[in-house]
Amino acid sequence: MSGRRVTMTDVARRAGVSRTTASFVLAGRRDMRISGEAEERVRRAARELGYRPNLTARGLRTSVTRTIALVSDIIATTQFAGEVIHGALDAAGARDHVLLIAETEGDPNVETRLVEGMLDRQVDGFVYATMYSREVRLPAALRDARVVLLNCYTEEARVPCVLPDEVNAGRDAAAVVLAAGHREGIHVIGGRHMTNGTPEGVWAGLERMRGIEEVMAEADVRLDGVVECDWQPEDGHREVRRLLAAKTVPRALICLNDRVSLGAYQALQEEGLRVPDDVCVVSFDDSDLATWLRPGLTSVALPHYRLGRTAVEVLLDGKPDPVVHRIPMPVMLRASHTAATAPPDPAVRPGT
Amino acid sequence: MSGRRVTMTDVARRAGVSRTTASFVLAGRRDMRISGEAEERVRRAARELGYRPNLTARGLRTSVTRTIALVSDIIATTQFAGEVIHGALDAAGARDHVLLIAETEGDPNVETRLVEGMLDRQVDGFVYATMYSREVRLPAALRDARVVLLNCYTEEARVPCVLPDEVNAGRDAAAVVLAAGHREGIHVIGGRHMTNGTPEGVWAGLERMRGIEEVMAEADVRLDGVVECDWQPEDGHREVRRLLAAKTVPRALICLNDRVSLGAYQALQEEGLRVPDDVCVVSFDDSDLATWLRPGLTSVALPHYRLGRTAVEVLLDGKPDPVVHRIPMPVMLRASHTAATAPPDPAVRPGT
DNA sequence: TTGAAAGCGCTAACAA
DNA sequence: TTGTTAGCGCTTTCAA
Repeated sequence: MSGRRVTMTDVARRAGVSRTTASFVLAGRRDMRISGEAEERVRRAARELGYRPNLTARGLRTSVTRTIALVSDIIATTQFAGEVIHGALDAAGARDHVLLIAETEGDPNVETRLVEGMLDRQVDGFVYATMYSREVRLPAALRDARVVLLNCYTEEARVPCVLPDEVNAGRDAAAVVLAAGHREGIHVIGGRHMTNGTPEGVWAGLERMRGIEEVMAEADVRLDGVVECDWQPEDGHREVRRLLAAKTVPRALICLNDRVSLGAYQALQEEGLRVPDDVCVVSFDDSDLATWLRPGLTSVALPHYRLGRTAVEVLLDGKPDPVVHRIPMPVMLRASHTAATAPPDPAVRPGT
Repeated sequence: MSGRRVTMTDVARRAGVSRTTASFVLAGRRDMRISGEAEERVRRAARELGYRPNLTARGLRTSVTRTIALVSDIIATTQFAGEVIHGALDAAGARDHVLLIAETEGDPNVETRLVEGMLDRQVDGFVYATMYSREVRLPAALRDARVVLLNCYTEEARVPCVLPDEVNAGRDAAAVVLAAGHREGIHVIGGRHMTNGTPEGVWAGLERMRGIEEVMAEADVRLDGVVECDWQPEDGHREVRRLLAAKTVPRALICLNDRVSLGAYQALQEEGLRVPDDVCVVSFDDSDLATWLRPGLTSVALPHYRLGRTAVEVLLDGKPDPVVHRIPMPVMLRASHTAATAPPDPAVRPGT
């Protein structure tokens, strides 16, 4: 029906000029001087014909495809994915680029296969992302490619990376608890995630805890306990129950993510304890859960959207300036930390 | 460093044959008979040089790129995205294709721009997806393209679509309630989602309710009430509170999604009612929430992964047979519906 | 100011 | 059985 696409040759013919001339005006190059009249004819012809350049052909010629790849280990499960992709898409779209997605499932063979597939398609660059912040080894196939690391980092090479600012997130969470007036009975649930699977802890946990402990030390406040456990609802539930069973009634709980907080809510509720009147709860991630819980959960947000967007910006705008970009994690104040109207004491965190 | 990619010319030269011969053996074409010896030389050369075909060049020549596009209205927010993309990725990868993602945000202009961008890159086909099941108008730019609809449908053209089997989901949910022994005090929360924003209801609501009502009628059981409201936690909470305030203590709640169920749990808990002992709860979607709630929530799953995978399979394998593919929604039995061990009475739904 | 022509890496019709 | 050749649609050098 609509038949074959109109090519530049069609446009040139209709405008009565050579393909060269058409190419120059359509590319908007002003260096080779073309008569205003010819230019106008070409533009009109292109418009009338509905001409659109074939980017495959252009890519073959120039080896730029205006296509970038987002390869990540696991994309599914968590809501991480959605907003990261959203941010990446927005940044790519704003620069007239398009985004290829791939998921390696943590398998190096799959990874190699996928990366080579993208290379075969001449992508202009890669965002290499992980679901959970951690150190990575860059796959060999990516050695000579433009790459930005998202939510991970590497020591092997000087490749730019984009990470959430977890230390300050920890500082802010602690500051919220202090600003709510607590100086004792403060417990941390989740800790560094030092469990069987991750005996050294996970990066987010280590960083958040560092921030928390810094602020506590500065305020001369002692944590009453740090429970190391997995970060699922059942873990939060179990550990808080255990706390309560030991007659240790906490005044404030810093939970290392919203799922842990959910478990904590459940355990507190079972004992007839009320948030925030009896126990103050502060959390991390600011997932949907934080708004769904009753009362609303105060949580330091993982800035998924900005992470995705920034990674693509760094990739495409290519400012090599800072090698690691730390994206601030905004604290979302809701009702679970008591002093809902009081912002965290700015004096506690002078660094911002 | 590694310099330019090795091309087929390099391979041919090293194997001492023409580019044609190299092309034929590398493409695995056996119709033009090539000596086993030449073939072997070409293969060796390709292997030794680490040859990989440039898919951009091939695409220009053959106009097949082994690249498909997933364009959807909103990708972020819900966990829908993650699993759908995951399924699509798996199916595409298994067929050695790669996936381009785009998000229109419901804006037709954005949509046109994005679709044309993909067309300019010569994608082989489109999966056109929506976050919530509904009817759509296919954008004009997609008229001449290979398209599969995902989670939506259109009356205008005979384009294949992939949809969750919501009617049977409704049937199964109702069957679970009946199998748990309830014949009265059954309330539905959420209904057809007939609210200000969507006065006619939403597709999922209409279909689920049809299934529910069919089964109830067949069993000669009367629903005690259907509450029409939005499907957020606060709505479930408010409506169940209202129910309880009216001294209508329900025996069973069918909530139209897991978020509504969360709100219901909260309201029941506030009144000291226990799930499932006092009230049986059955839900839809089977999101993470369903596993996180205590007790675990019995929920009819939206088969996100299979939806995504099937859409790509239909697109790539191109069986035109059924125009609409209904993907079954498995019921995930947990603790909230009481008779945890009893599967829904198969006699109730003979159609499977 | 414009056009001819080469070539990006690949496929495929045709000739040898 | 293999090689020559002509493109796919575009950019860009060079000559006119």
